[in-house]
Amino acid sequence: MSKPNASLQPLYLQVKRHILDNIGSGKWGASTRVPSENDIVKSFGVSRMTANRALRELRDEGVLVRIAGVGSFVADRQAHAHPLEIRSIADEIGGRGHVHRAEIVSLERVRAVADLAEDFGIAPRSELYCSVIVHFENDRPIQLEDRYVLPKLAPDYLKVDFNQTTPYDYLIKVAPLQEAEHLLRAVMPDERTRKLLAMKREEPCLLVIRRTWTAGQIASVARLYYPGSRYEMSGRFRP
Amino acid sequence: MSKPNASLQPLYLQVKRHILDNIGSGKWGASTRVPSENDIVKSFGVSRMTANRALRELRDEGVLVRIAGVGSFVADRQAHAHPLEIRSIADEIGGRGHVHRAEIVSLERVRAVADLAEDFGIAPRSELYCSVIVHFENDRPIQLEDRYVLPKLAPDYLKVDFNQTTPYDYLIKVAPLQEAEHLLRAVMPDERTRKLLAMKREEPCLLVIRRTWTAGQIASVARLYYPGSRYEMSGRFRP
DNA sequence: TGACTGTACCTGTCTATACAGCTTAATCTT
DNA sequence: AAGATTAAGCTGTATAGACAGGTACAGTCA
Repeated sequence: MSKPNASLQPLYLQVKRHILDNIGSGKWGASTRVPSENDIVKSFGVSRMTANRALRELRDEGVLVRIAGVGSFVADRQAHAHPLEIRSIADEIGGRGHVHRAEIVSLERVRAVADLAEDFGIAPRSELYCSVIVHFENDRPIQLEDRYVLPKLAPDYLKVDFNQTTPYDYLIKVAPLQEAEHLLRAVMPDERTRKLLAMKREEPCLLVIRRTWTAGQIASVARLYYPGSRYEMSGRFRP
Repeated sequence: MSKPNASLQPLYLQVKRHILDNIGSGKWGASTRVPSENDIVKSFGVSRMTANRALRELRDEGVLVRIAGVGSFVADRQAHAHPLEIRSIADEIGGRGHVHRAEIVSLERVRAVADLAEDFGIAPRSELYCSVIVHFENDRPIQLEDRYVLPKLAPDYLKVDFNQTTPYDYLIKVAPLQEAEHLLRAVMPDERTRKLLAMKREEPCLLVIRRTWTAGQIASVARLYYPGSRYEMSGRFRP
Protein backbone atom coordinates (compact mmCIF):
# COMPACT_ATOMS: atom_id res chain seq x y z
CA MET A 1 0.00 0.00 0.00
CA SER A 2 1.44 3.35 -0.96
CA LYS A 3 0.56 6.49 0.85
CA PRO A 4 0.70 10.11 -0.24
CA ASN A 5 2.33 11.39 2.96
CA ALA A 6 1.12 14.90 2.38
CA SER A 7 3.08 16.60 5.12
CA LEU A 8 6.55 16.31 3.64
CA GLN A 9 8.06 14.78 6.74
CA PRO A 10 8.58 11.03 7.13
CA LEU A 11 5.91 9.43 9.26
CA TYR A 12 8.30 8.05 11.84
CA LEU A 13 9.65 11.58 12.35
CA GLN A 14 6.15 12.91 12.79
CA VAL A 15 5.54 10.33 15.48
CA LYS A 16 8.84 11.17 17.18
CA ARG A 17 8.07 14.84 17.01
CA HIS A 18 4.66 14.33 18.56
CA ILE A 19 6.16 12.46 21.47
CA LEU A 20 9.00 14.94 21.90
CA ASP A 21 6.52 17.80 21.86
CA ASN A 22 4.50 16.21 24.61
CA ILE A 23 7.61 15.67 26.68
CA GLY A 24 8.97 19.12 25.90
CA SER A 25 5.78 20.86 26.90
CA GLY A 26 5.89 19.12 30.22
CA LYS A 27 2.66 17.28 29.54
CA TRP A 28 4.46 13.96 29.84
CA GLY A 29 6.91 14.15 32.70
CA ALA A 30 9.59 11.66 33.63
CA SER A 31 8.32 8.07 33.99
CA THR A 32 5.09 8.89 32.23
CA ARG A 33 3.93 6.04 30.12
CA VAL A 34 3.86 6.89 26.44
CA PRO A 35 1.51 5.26 23.92
CA SER A 36 2.45 1.70 22.99
CA GLU A 37 3.30 0.74 19.45
CA ASN A 38 -0.23 -0.50 18.91
CA ASP A 39 -1.68 2.72 20.31
CA ILE A 40 0.33 4.64 17.75
CA VAL A 41 -0.80 2.31 15.00
CA LYS A 42 -4.37 3.18 15.85
CA SER A 43 -4.02 6.89 16.50
CA PHE A 44 -1.64 7.75 13.67
CA GLY A 45 -2.80 5.17 11.20
CA VAL A 46 0.76 4.00 10.56
CA SER A 47 2.10 0.48 10.53
CA ARG A 48 3.57 -1.07 13.63
CA MET A 49 7.04 -1.05 12.09
CA THR A 50 6.84 2.70 11.75
CA ALA A 51 5.68 3.15 15.32
CA ASN A 52 8.42 0.79 16.41
CA ARG A 53 11.06 2.79 14.61
CA ALA A 54 9.94 6.03 16.23
CA LEU A 55 9.95 4.55 19.73
CA ARG A 56 13.15 2.62 19.17
CA GLU A 57 15.04 5.67 18.00
CA LEU A 58 13.77 7.67 20.94
CA ARG A 59 15.02 4.91 23.19
CA ASP A 60 18.39 4.91 21.43
CA GLU A 61 18.54 8.66 21.96
CA GLY A 62 17.90 8.24 25.65
CA VAL A 63 14.50 9.92 25.54
CA LEU A 64 12.52 6.80 26.40
CA VAL A 65 13.06 3.69 28.44
CA ARG A 66 11.35 0.64 27.01
CA ILE A 67 10.63 -2.55 28.90
CA ALA A 68 9.52 -5.58 26.95
CA GLY A 69 6.19 -6.78 28.20
CA VAL A 70 5.51 -3.56 30.07
CA GLY A 71 5.64 -0.45 27.96
CA SER A 72 7.57 2.67 27.02
CA PHE A 73 8.24 5.43 29.49
CA VAL A 74 9.74 8.88 29.48
CA ALA A 75 13.33 8.58 30.66
CA ASP A 76 14.47 10.56 33.63
CA ARG A 77 17.50 12.10 32.08
CA GLN A 78 20.23 13.69 34.02
CA ALA A 79 21.78 16.78 32.65
CA HIS A 80 24.82 16.04 30.62
CA ALA A 81 26.94 17.53 27.91
CA HIS A 82 29.76 16.48 25.71
CA PRO A 83 33.02 17.40 27.39
CA LEU A 84 34.45 18.82 24.20
CA GLU A 85 31.56 20.64 22.79
CA ILE A 86 30.47 24.19 23.07
CA ARG A 87 26.83 24.69 23.20
CA SER A 88 24.51 27.30 24.47
CA ILE A 89 23.20 26.24 27.85
CA ALA A 90 19.77 27.38 26.71
CA ASP A 91 19.90 25.07 23.69
CA GLU A 92 21.17 22.22 25.80
CA ILE A 93 18.32 22.55 28.25
CA GLY A 94 15.83 23.04 25.44
CA GLY A 95 17.17 19.91 23.81
CA ARG A 96 16.15 17.95 26.85
CA GLY A 97 12.67 19.35 26.56
CA HIS A 98 13.07 21.51 29.63
CA VAL A 99 12.61 25.18 30.33
CA HIS A 100 15.58 27.51 30.55
CA ARG A 101 15.63 30.67 32.58
CA ALA A 102 18.47 32.96 33.55
CA GLU A 103 18.97 35.14 36.59
CA ILE A 104 21.53 37.88 36.36
CA VAL A 105 23.54 38.19 39.53
CA SER A 106 25.81 40.96 38.33
CA LEU A 107 26.94 42.65 35.16
CA GLU A 108 29.75 45.16 35.44
CA ARG A 109 33.20 46.29 34.48
CA VAL A 110 36.03 45.05 36.64
CA ARG A 111 39.77 45.25 36.79
CA ALA A 112 41.64 42.07 35.94
CA VAL A 113 43.44 40.50 38.83
CA ALA A 114 46.79 38.92 38.21
CA ASP A 115 45.84 35.38 37.16
CA LEU A 116 42.95 36.56 35.04
CA ALA A 117 45.14 39.12 33.29
CA GLU A 118 47.58 36.34 32.58
CA ASP A 119 44.83 34.22 31.06
CA PHE A 120 43.86 37.02 28.73
CA GLY A 121 47.38 38.00 28.02
CA ILE A 122 46.76 41.60 29.09
CA ALA A 123 48.28 43.88 31.67
CA PRO A 124 47.14 43.43 35.29
CA ARG A 125 44.39 45.84 36.34
CA SER A 126 43.20 46.21 32.75
CA GLU A 127 39.49 46.63 32.32
CA LEU A 128 37.28 43.58 31.69
CA TYR A 129 33.56 43.06 31.49
CA CYS A 130 32.18 40.54 33.90
CA SER A 131 28.83 38.80 34.04
CA VAL A 132 27.60 36.43 36.70
CA ILE A 133 24.51 34.54 35.71
CA VAL A 134 22.65 31.59 37.16
CA HIS A 135 20.95 29.34 34.64
CA PHE A 136 17.90 27.36 35.63
CA GLU A 137 16.53 24.17 34.17
CA ASN A 138 12.87 23.82 35.07
CA ASP A 139 13.43 26.32 37.89
CA ARG A 140 16.32 24.39 39.39
CA PRO A 141 19.70 26.08 39.16
CA ILE A 142 21.99 24.05 36.95
CA GLN A 143 24.86 26.33 36.05
CA LEU A 144 26.60 29.32 37.53
CA GLU A 145 28.30 31.19 34.76
CA ASP A 146 31.11 33.45 35.84
CA ARG A 147 32.31 35.12 32.70
CA TYR A 148 34.96 37.65 31.80
CA VAL A 149 35.01 39.28 28.40
CA LEU A 150 37.54 41.42 26.60
CA PRO A 151 35.83 44.83 26.10
CA LYS A 152 37.51 45.41 22.78
CA LEU A 153 35.78 42.41 21.23
CA ALA A 154 32.34 42.95 22.71
CA PRO A 155 32.00 46.65 23.53
CA ASP A 156 28.25 46.47 24.10
CA TYR A 157 28.43 43.47 26.40
CA LEU A 158 27.17 45.37 29.44
CA LYS A 159 24.06 46.56 27.61
CA VAL A 160 22.84 43.14 26.54
CA ASP A 161 19.66 41.75 28.08
CA PHE A 162 20.81 38.35 29.23
CA ASN A 163 17.27 37.32 30.04
CA GLN A 164 16.69 37.21 26.31
CA THR A 165 19.95 35.70 25.16
CA THR A 166 22.84 33.90 26.77
CA PRO A 167 26.35 35.35 26.86
CA TYR A 168 27.45 32.50 24.67
CA ASP A 169 24.83 33.23 22.04
CA TYR A 170 25.67 36.91 22.12
CA LEU A 171 29.40 36.39 21.85
CA ILE A 172 29.29 34.07 18.86
CA LYS A 173 27.26 36.74 17.11
CA VAL A 174 29.65 39.60 17.72
CA ALA A 175 32.91 37.66 17.76
CA PRO A 176 33.37 34.56 15.62
CA LEU A 177 34.59 31.68 17.70
CA GLN A 178 37.92 30.37 16.56
CA GLU A 179 39.13 27.96 19.13
CA ALA A 180 38.27 26.91 22.63
CA GLU A 181 39.79 25.18 25.58
CA HIS A 182 38.05 23.29 28.32
CA LEU A 183 39.51 22.58 31.69
CA LEU A 184 37.61 20.17 33.88
CA ARG A 185 37.91 19.97 37.62
CA ALA A 186 36.06 18.75 40.65
CA VAL A 187 35.97 21.40 43.35
CA MET A 188 34.08 22.36 46.46
CA PRO A 189 31.99 25.46 45.84
CA ASP A 190 32.54 28.56 47.92
CA GLU A 191 29.62 29.78 49.96
CA ARG A 192 28.33 32.17 47.30
CA THR A 193 28.38 29.50 44.59
CA ARG A 194 26.77 26.94 46.84
CA LYS A 195 23.87 29.24 47.65
CA LEU A 196 23.33 30.43 44.09
CA LEU A 197 23.15 26.83 42.91
CA ALA A 198 20.98 25.76 45.85
CA MET A 199 23.38 22.99 46.73
CA LYS A 200 23.62 20.97 49.89
CA ARG A 201 26.69 21.21 52.02
CA GLU A 202 29.34 18.63 51.21
CA GLU A 203 28.27 18.55 47.60
CA PRO A 204 31.01 19.10 45.05
CA CYS A 205 30.88 21.08 41.82
CA LEU A 206 31.97 20.13 38.38
CA LEU A 207 33.93 23.14 37.21
CA VAL A 208 34.47 23.81 33.55
CA ILE A 209 36.85 26.61 32.73
CA ARG A 210 36.31 27.55 29.16
CA ARG A 211 38.59 29.87 27.28
CA THR A 212 37.63 30.97 23.80
CA TRP A 213 39.79 32.55 21.15
CA THR A 214 38.77 35.08 18.56
CA ALA A 215 41.20 36.54 16.06
CA GLY A 216 44.12 34.90 17.75
CA GLN A 217 43.49 36.24 21.23
CA ILE A 218 41.46 35.16 24.18
CA ALA A 219 38.05 36.73 23.93
CA SER A 220 36.39 35.29 26.96
CA VAL A 221 37.05 33.18 30.01
CA ALA A 222 34.12 31.47 31.65
CA ARG A 223 34.00 29.54 34.87
CA LEU A 224 31.01 27.26 34.69
CA TYR A 225 29.99 25.65 37.96
CA TYR A 226 27.61 22.71 37.86
CA PRO A 227 26.12 20.91 40.86
CA GLY A 228 27.84 17.53 41.02
CA SER A 229 24.64 15.72 41.82
CA ARG A 230 22.70 17.23 38.97
CA TYR A 231 25.08 17.33 36.09
CA GLU A 232 27.42 15.10 34.19
CA MET A 233 29.28 15.25 30.97
CA SER A 234 29.58 12.38 28.59
CA GLY A 235 31.29 11.74 25.35
CA ARG A 236 31.51 8.78 23.10
CA PHE A 237 34.38 8.33 20.77
CA ARG A 238 36.58 5.92 18.91
CA PRO A 239 40.19 5.76 19.91
CA MET B 1 8.95 -17.25 6.88
CA SER B 2 10.12 -17.75 10.45
CA LYS B 3 13.75 -17.94 11.33
CA PRO B 4 15.47 -20.33 13.73
CA ASN B 5 18.33 -17.84 14.16
CA ALA B 6 20.72 -20.41 15.54
CA SER B 7 23.43 -18.05 16.69
CA LEU B 8 21.47 -16.28 19.42
CA GLN B 9 22.32 -12.81 18.22
CA PRO B 10 19.84 -10.78 16.19
CA LEU B 11 20.56 -10.86 12.49
CA TYR B 12 20.97 -7.12 12.12
CA LEU B 13 23.63 -7.23 14.83
CA GLN B 14 25.42 -10.05 13.02
CA VAL B 15 25.51 -7.92 9.91
CA LYS B 16 26.76 -4.91 11.85
CA ARG B 17 29.36 -7.05 13.51
CA HIS B 18 30.60 -8.36 10.18
CA ILE B 19 31.03 -4.86 8.83
CA LEU B 20 32.63 -3.55 11.99
CA ASP B 21 35.05 -6.45 11.99
CA ASN B 22 36.12 -5.69 8.47
CA ILE B 23 36.63 -2.05 9.32
CA GLY B 24 38.31 -2.81 12.62
CA SER B 25 40.78 -5.20 11.04
CA GLY B 26 41.78 -2.57 8.55
CA LYS B 27 40.52 -4.60 5.64
CA TRP B 28 38.05 -1.87 4.78
CA GLY B 29 39.75 1.48 5.19
CA ALA B 30 38.17 4.91 5.08
CA SER B 31 36.05 5.57 2.00
CA THR B 32 35.94 1.90 1.13
CA ARG B 33 32.64 0.94 -0.35
CA VAL B 34 30.73 -1.53 1.79
CA PRO B 35 28.22 -4.03 0.41
CA SER B 36 24.89 -2.52 -0.56
CA GLU B 37 21.66 -3.55 1.05
CA ASN B 38 20.95 -5.91 -1.80
CA ASP B 39 24.43 -7.42 -1.55
CA ILE B 40 23.75 -8.17 2.08
CA VAL B 41 20.37 -9.67 1.24
CA LYS B 42 22.15 -12.10 -1.06
CA SER B 43 25.21 -12.91 1.05
CA PHE B 44 23.51 -13.13 4.44
CA GLY B 45 20.15 -14.38 3.29
CA VAL B 46 18.31 -11.73 5.28
CA SER B 47 15.58 -9.41 4.13
CA ARG B 48 16.37 -5.99 2.82
CA MET B 49 14.78 -4.36 5.86
CA THR B 50 17.25 -6.16 8.09
CA ALA B 51 20.18 -5.12 5.94
CA ASN B 52 18.82 -1.61 5.93
CA ARG B 53 18.63 -1.51 9.69
CA ALA B 54 22.23 -2.65 10.06
CA LEU B 55 23.55 -0.07 7.61
CA ARG B 56 21.29 2.66 8.91
CA GLU B 57 22.39 2.17 12.48
CA LEU B 58 26.03 2.18 11.43
CA ARG B 59 25.39 5.44 9.64
CA ASP B 60 23.69 6.86 12.73
CA GLU B 61 26.73 5.83 14.74
CA GLY B 62 29.02 7.64 12.36
CA VAL B 63 30.66 4.48 11.09
CA LEU B 64 29.32 4.75 7.56
CA VAL B 65 28.38 7.50 5.17
CA ARG B 66 25.47 6.63 2.93
CA ILE B 67 24.58 8.44 -0.26
CA ALA B 68 21.24 7.69 -1.84
CA GLY B 69 21.72 6.51 -5.37
CA VAL B 70 25.40 5.82 -4.85
CA GLY B 71 26.20 3.49 -1.98
CA SER B 72 27.54 3.14 1.55
CA PHE B 73 31.10 3.95 2.47
CA VAL B 74 33.35 3.70 5.48
CA ALA B 75 33.38 7.11 7.15
CA ASP B 76 36.62 8.99 7.32
CA ARG B 77 36.68 10.01 10.93
CA GLN B 78 39.48 12.26 11.95
CA ALA B 79 41.69 11.00 14.70
CA HIS B 80 41.55 13.87 17.14
CA ALA B 81 43.94 13.70 20.01
CA HIS B 82 41.54 14.73 22.70
CA PRO B 83 42.63 14.90 26.28
CA LEU B 84 39.70 12.63 26.79
CA GLU B 85 41.30 10.10 24.59
CA ILE B 86 41.92 6.74 26.11
CA ARG B 87 45.41 6.45 27.33
CA SER B 88 47.20 4.17 29.66
CA ILE B 89 47.63 5.93 33.00
CA ALA B 90 51.20 4.63 33.00
CA ASP B 91 51.92 6.33 29.68
CA GLU B 92 50.25 9.50 30.83
CA ILE B 93 52.38 9.66 33.94
CA GLY B 94 55.46 8.66 32.00
CA GLY B 95 54.68 11.42 29.53
CA ARG B 96 54.97 13.92 32.35
CA GLY B 97 58.37 12.47 33.15
CA HIS B 98 57.16 10.97 36.40
CA VAL B 99 57.33 7.51 37.86
CA HIS B 100 54.32 5.24 37.76
CA ARG B 101 53.62 2.54 40.26
CA ALA B 102 50.53 0.44 40.88
CA GLU B 103 49.19 -1.11 44.05
CA ILE B 104 46.68 -3.89 43.69
CA VAL B 105 43.92 -3.63 46.24
CA SER B 106 41.92 -6.59 45.04
CA LEU B 107 41.59 -8.88 42.06
CA GLU B 108 38.72 -11.31 42.06
CA ARG B 109 35.60 -12.65 40.44
CA VAL B 110 32.37 -11.06 41.50
CA ARG B 111 28.70 -11.32 40.68
CA ALA B 112 27.23 -8.41 38.78
CA VAL B 113 24.74 -6.37 40.76
CA ALA B 114 21.74 -5.04 38.93
CA ASP B 115 23.03 -1.73 37.54
CA LEU B 116 26.36 -3.21 36.55
CA ALA B 117 24.65 -6.09 34.78
CA GLU B 118 22.55 -3.57 32.95
CA ASP B 119 25.64 -1.68 31.84
CA PHE B 120 27.13 -4.85 30.42
CA GLY B 121 23.90 -6.08 29.00
CA ILE B 122 24.14 -9.38 30.86
CA ALA B 123 21.92 -11.17 33.32
CA PRO B 124 22.05 -9.99 36.93
CA ARG B 125 24.35 -12.08 39.12
CA SER B 126 26.44 -13.08 36.11
CA GLU B 127 30.12 -13.47 36.76
CA LEU B 128 32.49 -10.58 36.20
CA TYR B 129 36.14 -10.04 36.89
CA CYS B 130 36.93 -7.10 39.09
CA SER B 131 40.17 -5.34 39.80
CA VAL B 132 40.78 -2.47 42.17
CA ILE B 133 44.10 -0.76 41.68
CA VAL B 134 45.62 2.46 42.96
CA HIS B 135 48.00 4.21 40.58
CA PHE B 136 50.77 6.37 41.96
CA GLU B 137 52.57 9.25 40.32
CA ASN B 138 55.89 9.78 42.07
CA ASP B 139 54.55 7.85 45.06
CA ARG B 140 51.45 10.01 45.39
CA PRO B 141 48.18 8.26 44.63
CA ILE B 142 46.62 9.86 41.57
CA GLN B 143 43.98 7.40 40.39
CA LEU B 144 41.81 4.70 41.89
CA GLU B 145 40.80 2.31 39.18
CA ASP B 146 37.73 0.24 39.91
CA ARG B 147 37.34 -2.01 36.93
CA TYR B 148 34.92 -4.70 35.83
CA VAL B 149 35.67 -6.94 32.89
CA LEU B 150 33.62 -9.41 30.89
CA PRO B 151 35.27 -12.81 31.53
CA LYS B 152 34.49 -14.04 28.03
CA LEU B 153 36.66 -11.36 26.50
CA ALA B 154 39.55 -11.61 28.91
CA PRO B 155 39.51 -15.10 30.44
CA ASP B 156 42.99 -14.77 31.96
CA TYR B 157 42.37 -11.40 33.53
CA LEU B 158 42.74 -12.67 37.07
CA LYS B 159 46.15 -14.14 36.36
CA VAL B 160 47.72 -10.96 35.02
CA ASP B 161 50.44 -9.25 37.03
CA PHE B 162 49.18 -5.70 37.20
CA ASN B 163 52.43 -4.52 38.69
CA GLN B 164 53.95 -5.09 35.28
CA THR B 165 51.13 -3.90 33.06
CA THR B 166 47.98 -1.86 33.52
CA PRO B 167 44.51 -3.31 32.97
CA TYR B 168 44.12 -0.93 30.07
CA ASP B 169 47.29 -2.13 28.36
CA TYR B 170 46.33 -5.73 28.94
CA LEU B 171 42.82 -5.32 27.62
CA ILE B 172 43.75 -3.61 24.38
CA LYS B 173 46.06 -6.55 23.74
CA VAL B 174 43.47 -9.26 24.22
CA ALA B 175 40.39 -7.38 23.05
CA PRO B 176 40.61 -4.76 20.32
CA LEU B 177 39.04 -1.53 21.45
CA GLN B 178 36.24 -0.37 19.26
CA GLU B 179 34.53 2.47 21.00
CA ALA B 180 34.52 4.14 24.34
CA GLU B 181 32.33 6.38 26.39
CA HIS B 182 33.37 8.75 29.12
CA LEU B 183 31.06 10.03 31.79
CA LEU B 184 32.42 12.82 33.94
CA ARG B 185 31.15 13.72 37.35
CA ALA B 186 32.18 15.50 40.46
CA VAL B 187 31.50 13.38 43.54
CA MET B 188 32.51 13.08 47.15
CA PRO B 189 34.61 9.96 47.68
CA ASP B 190 33.47 7.32 50.09
CA GLU B 191 35.74 6.57 52.98
CA ARG B 192 37.59 3.75 51.24
CA THR B 193 38.31 5.85 48.18
CA ARG B 194 39.37 8.82 50.26
CA LYS B 195 41.89 6.76 52.17
CA LEU B 196 43.28 4.93 49.17
CA LEU B 197 43.87 8.24 47.43
CA ALA B 198 45.24 9.88 50.59
CA MET B 199 42.79 12.72 50.28
CA LYS B 200 41.84 15.30 52.83
CA ARG B 201 38.32 15.41 54.13
CA GLU B 202 36.01 17.73 52.21
CA GLU B 203 37.95 17.17 49.02
CA PRO B 204 35.93 16.09 46.00
CA CYS B 205 36.83 13.55 43.35
CA LEU B 206 36.70 13.83 39.63
CA LEU B 207 35.03 10.60 38.58
CA VAL B 208 35.42 9.25 35.09
CA ILE B 209 33.25 6.31 34.21
CA ARG B 210 34.69 4.74 31.13
CA ARG B 211 32.86 2.09 29.18
CA THR B 212 34.64 0.36 26.35
CA TRP B 213 33.16 -1.68 23.54
CA THR B 214 34.70 -4.65 21.80
CA ALA B 215 32.91 -6.48 19.02
CA GLY B 216 29.74 -4.57 19.62
CA GLN B 217 29.41 -5.32 23.29
CA ILE B 218 30.64 -3.71 26.44
CA ALA B 219 33.94 -5.29 27.36
CA SER B 220 34.83 -3.31 30.43
CA VAL B 221 33.49 -0.67 32.77
CA ALA B 222 35.98 1.35 34.78
CA ARG B 223 35.33 3.86 37.51
CA LEU B 224 38.34 6.13 37.69
CA TYR B 225 38.55 8.35 40.75
CA TYR B 226 40.97 11.27 40.73
CA PRO B 227 41.65 13.59 43.64
CA GLY B 228 40.04 16.91 42.74
CA SER B 229 42.96 18.90 44.00
CA ARG B 230 45.54 16.96 42.09
CA TYR B 231 44.00 16.28 38.75
CA GLU B 232 42.27 18.06 35.92
CA MET B 233 41.38 17.31 32.38
CA SER B 234 41.79 19.74 29.59
CA GLY B 235 41.19 19.86 25.91
CA ARG B 236 41.60 22.37 23.17
CA PHE B 237 39.46 22.22 20.10
CA ARG B 238 37.79 24.06 17.32
CA PRO B 239 34.01 24.15 17.29
C1' DT C 1 -3.55 -18.60 52.03
C1' DG C 2 -0.27 -19.69 48.65
C1' DA C 3 1.24 -21.64 44.35
C1' DC C 4 0.21 -22.25 39.70
C1' DT C 5 -1.77 -21.19 35.10
C1' DG C 6 -3.81 -18.90 31.46
C1' DT C 7 -4.47 -14.65 29.09
C1' DA C 8 -3.85 -10.12 27.46
C1' DC C 9 -0.63 -6.84 26.26
C1' DC C 10 3.88 -5.33 25.50
C1' DT C 11 8.44 -5.04 23.07
C1' DG C 12 11.93 -7.17 19.85
C1' DT C 13 12.87 -9.08 15.68
C1' DC C 14 12.19 -10.57 10.86
C1' DT C 15 10.11 -11.18 6.20
C1' DA C 16 8.34 -9.97 1.64
C1' DT C 17 6.94 -6.35 -0.99
C1' DA C 18 6.27 -1.70 -2.59
C1' DC C 19 7.06 3.04 -4.18
C1' DA C 20 9.82 7.29 -4.29
C1' DG C 21 13.83 9.91 -5.34
C1' DC C 22 18.56 10.14 -6.45
C1' DT C 23 22.89 9.07 -9.25
C1' DT C 24 25.54 7.03 -12.71
C1' DA C 25 26.30 5.21 -17.02
C1' DA C 26 24.78 3.50 -21.27
C1' DT C 27 21.97 4.53 -25.18
C1' DC C 28 19.58 7.16 -28.38
C1' DT C 29 18.77 11.30 -30.71
C1' DT C 30 19.73 15.69 -33.14
C1' DA D 1 29.96 15.56 -31.01
C1' DA D 2 26.79 17.41 -27.83
C1' DG D 3 22.63 16.90 -25.64
C1' DA D 4 18.50 14.33 -24.18
C1' DT D 5 16.55 9.94 -22.72
C1' DT D 6 16.49 5.66 -20.48
C1' DA D 7 17.72 1.90 -17.52
C1' DA D 8 20.00 0.01 -13.62
C1' DG D 9 21.30 0.31 -9.05
C1' DC D 10 21.22 2.59 -4.70
C1' DT D 11 19.12 4.48 -0.42
C1' DG D 12 14.84 6.06 2.21
C1' DT D 13 10.53 5.12 3.65
C1' DA D 14 6.36 2.44 4.50
C1' DT D 15 3.17 -1.59 4.87
C1' DA D 16 1.02 -5.99 6.62
C1' DG D 17 1.81 -9.95 8.75
C1' DA D 18 4.36 -13.14 11.70
C1' DC D 19 6.72 -15.34 15.73
C1' DA D 20 9.25 -15.12 20.12
C1' DG D 21 9.64 -13.88 24.69
C1' DG D 22 8.79 -10.86 28.71
C1' DT D 23 5.44 -9.04 32.31
C1' DA D 24 1.29 -8.27 34.90
C1' DC D 25 -2.88 -9.77 36.51
C1' DA D 26 -6.91 -12.38 37.21
C1' DG D 27 -8.60 -16.70 38.07
C1' DT D 28 -8.01 -21.44 39.59
C1' DC D 29 -6.50 -25.20 42.20
C1' DA D 30 -4.47 -27.44 46.18
